[in-house]
Amino acid sequence: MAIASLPSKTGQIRKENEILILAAAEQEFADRGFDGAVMGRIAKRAGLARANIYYYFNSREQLYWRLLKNIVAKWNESFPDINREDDPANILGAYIKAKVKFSLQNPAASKIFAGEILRGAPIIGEYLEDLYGNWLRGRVDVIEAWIQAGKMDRVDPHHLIFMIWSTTQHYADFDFQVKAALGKDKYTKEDFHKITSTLTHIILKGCGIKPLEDAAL
Amino acid sequence: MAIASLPSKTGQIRKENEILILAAAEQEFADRGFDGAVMGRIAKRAGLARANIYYYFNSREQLYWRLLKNIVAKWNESFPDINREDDPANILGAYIKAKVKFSLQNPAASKIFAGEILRGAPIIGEYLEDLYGNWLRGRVDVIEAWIQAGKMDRVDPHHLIFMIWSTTQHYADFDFQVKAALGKDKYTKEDFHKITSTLTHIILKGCGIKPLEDAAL
DNA sequence: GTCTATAATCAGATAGAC
DNA sequence: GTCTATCTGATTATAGAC
Repeated sequence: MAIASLPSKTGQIRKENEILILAAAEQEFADRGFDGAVMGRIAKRAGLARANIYYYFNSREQLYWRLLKNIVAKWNESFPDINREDDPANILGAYIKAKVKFSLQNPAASKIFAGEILRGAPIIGEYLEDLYGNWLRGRVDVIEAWIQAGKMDRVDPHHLIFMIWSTTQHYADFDFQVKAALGKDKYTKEDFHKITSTLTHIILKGCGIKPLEDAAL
Repeated sequence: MAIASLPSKTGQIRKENEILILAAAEQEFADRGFDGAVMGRIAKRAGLARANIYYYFNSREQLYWRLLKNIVAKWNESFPDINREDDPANILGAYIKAKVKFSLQNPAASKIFAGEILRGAPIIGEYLEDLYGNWLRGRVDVIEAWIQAGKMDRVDPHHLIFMIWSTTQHYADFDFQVKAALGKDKYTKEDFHKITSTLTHIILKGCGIKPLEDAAL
């Protein structure tokens, strides 16, 4: 093998193997949950020896924790900030679309997060409360301002947000059930559009928000 | 101890202990998932010796399976049949209300089911496909008939049903997150009404269904 | 029906040679 | 950086006395 093809920078192997391991772990934790996931399968999926995983991560829990933080970070960067001058149809439509897209493109991430919350967030609990407290308060305030300004019906902002979360994440977390019901084994581009348009129609109209022209979608 | 106070009928002890064990197991499986649940804690919660659990159930998996079947049965009996002559507002409103009620009253059951689906339904898979196939087809047909009759907007029936499932079950499955966001440690009667009325408002209006008078709710 | 061993297995984590 | 061998602890399930 030519020297030129070898990783040249220090820590290159480390970086590459961490990525392999994280990808393998993401699948394993999504498929089995924290308690069902075993290091042996993670190693196998990553193509490394089991003991070697411990050269990169101190423990199974540390590996899980790293994944959870990555997921939350990825989530945050996917969903931009909003403010009260923005148009509700615009903002909520874009948010629904981004969430559906995230679910269909990152089902494993969504499942890991769902499993963690389902068990009462034993690992990520505090971290989340700090992080989401502000985020949520900001959005609730904007929605309340929209209501005050007569831009939409008087619906409880928290429950509206929960509705968007639950309906969009459902397509990742419960994809087994959804796919069984639809009689398909994976989502298509058409499914994405159908899901997005149905959710957007019902939620926006249900909140008394006038939709934008089709061009804006 | 007086003889009269002892269980008189054969199998009485068995019946009582099975109930104790199932209740304990329901909590344990809801809190920890199938892989995280351990027989030791189930026994402790039930107030029995660990080995004694095996006198009543052959294995952890059998116990889990019994619970899942109970949950599905309970679910079915909670939600009555519908047909195309019925009024959409009436039927969907009642269904949403019943689902929210079920979630708030039986969070453990909902969580066990959610955990099973999240993992790809490894245990209950086939059983479900048989059971839900017909159920779902029936509802989809009715909703399509309502659309044909001009009683509601042309929204995809499958996605409408998923929306009702996801939004209502969210309050059980992700109660940790919801309660943290709302700043409370349990749901009140007021929460129940707020949730039900918000979901009903958005979903019915979003589908272009005229609500009934308040008296009917 | 209950409960104290105990067998058998499995998986996390580490030691230490290469 | 990699990998074999090993230690340790936990847990399922059973045997068999009471």
